[in-house]
Amino acid sequence: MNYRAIKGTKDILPSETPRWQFVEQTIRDVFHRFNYKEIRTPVFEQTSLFARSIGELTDIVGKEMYTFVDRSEESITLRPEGTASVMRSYIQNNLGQEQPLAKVYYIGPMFRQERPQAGRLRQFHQFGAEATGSPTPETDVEIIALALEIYKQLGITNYSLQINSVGDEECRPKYKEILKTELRKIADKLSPESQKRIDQNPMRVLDSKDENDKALTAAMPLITDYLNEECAEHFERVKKLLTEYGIPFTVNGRLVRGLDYYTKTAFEITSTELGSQDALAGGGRYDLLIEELGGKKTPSVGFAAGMERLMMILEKKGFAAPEPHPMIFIAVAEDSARDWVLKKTMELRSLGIAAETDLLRRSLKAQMKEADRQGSTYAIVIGTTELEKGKGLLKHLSDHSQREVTLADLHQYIRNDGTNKT
RNA sequence: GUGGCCAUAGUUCAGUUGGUUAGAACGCCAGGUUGUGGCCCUGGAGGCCGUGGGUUCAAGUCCCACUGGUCACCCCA
Repeated sequence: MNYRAIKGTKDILPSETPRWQFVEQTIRDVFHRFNYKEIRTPVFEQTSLFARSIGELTDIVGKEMYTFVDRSEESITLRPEGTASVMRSYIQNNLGQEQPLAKVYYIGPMFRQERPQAGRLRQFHQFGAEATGSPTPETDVEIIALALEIYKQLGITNYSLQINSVGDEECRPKYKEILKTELRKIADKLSPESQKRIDQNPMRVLDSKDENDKALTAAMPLITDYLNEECAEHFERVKKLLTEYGIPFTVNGRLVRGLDYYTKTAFEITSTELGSQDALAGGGRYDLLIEELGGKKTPSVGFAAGMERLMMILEKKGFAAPEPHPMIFIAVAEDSARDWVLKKTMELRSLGIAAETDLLRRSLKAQMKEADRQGSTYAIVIGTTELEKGKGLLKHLSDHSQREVTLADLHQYIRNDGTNKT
């Protein structure tokens, strides 16, 4: 039996982890700058948490969740997204009681059983933020700016921002009825998928990629034309602030997110650098979700972004992350010096110096080659001569220079000299 | 769930109209006067040619199925 990683899952190998770590660190730095604090929730929850928040009729809940019954007969689901868990935690831990506005972020694996393809895995990673407790449009814009700042910090510029307002519990139902009426008139001409959605989720029909559907619905009324005063004002303010911040965007009145909980602002960041799965991030406001989950009605905004898609772009750009390297490689010239070298290596490591030595009992030549391959800054060869004299030649591998050093003080010669970066 | 493409060393790929012991490059290992890396030279290890059937005197090569990968639909991050 040759074991393989489960379909749609991937190992992130040692050659790739430096890039992941660098990107994760950049993401955290930006979140911290915006004063968002990390929250870590379990990767699985009661199935109904997701069903209720994301929506029973969505594809995610309907056909993509990893759901199983555990040994105590409880239905468990591996989280397909982050917001539901965070909101559950917000309610459970009364985070709203500690401060009026809770700003949190998360980063971690999510699970959806879809057919894998470029930019889509079954276990993938998302980072995201939620600002809970604020109804203001300035909070929406902070969330959008936050997401964009991360891409900016990573040197990603080739993206576009689309925004929409999907209305609230007052104006959206009214609009939906109007839209349904219009759609029914041409129902028989629409694609089968769209026909199904007319009653369940008519707004999704307008977001269909089917060219024929697009043409047929081109003149349909848009939600943005039916917003009530509050939603319209909110939307105007969001657009005004984005403009003032110098953030380019386009309004897409057909943008509907695949999760049911959004109200008012919805947005999506896409990139042409990606394959057909071109969404880098998406999010919006969800003022009704917390109440829906049994908490006190609390307005909230957030976004989620895909790590793998971000990594795809960086890889394409030839982005190189700094990799850790040994500071010094201590080579063993003769077996008689081996124990001293091993002990010295450990000693240097305790002093905070990245030190490496030979564990394979290889030839000196092979050890030097290894030191070079590891990108070690220094190398020193230790044999009986060196141990007798208490001195050795410390070699700088990139400029070939050597200097005689006292072995007892080895750490002092390398501590503040050179660098362990590439 | 549906469809297209692909499947040969660790990796990227060659393998002629089916025809002897399946190749290259890179990587890996070992040497190049016995204590010093990168470049160069020499040598070496490493493939039931994804699996199972079939056609044929003969299959890596042709046919079928399966498995896996990949891309797209769908959906989304």
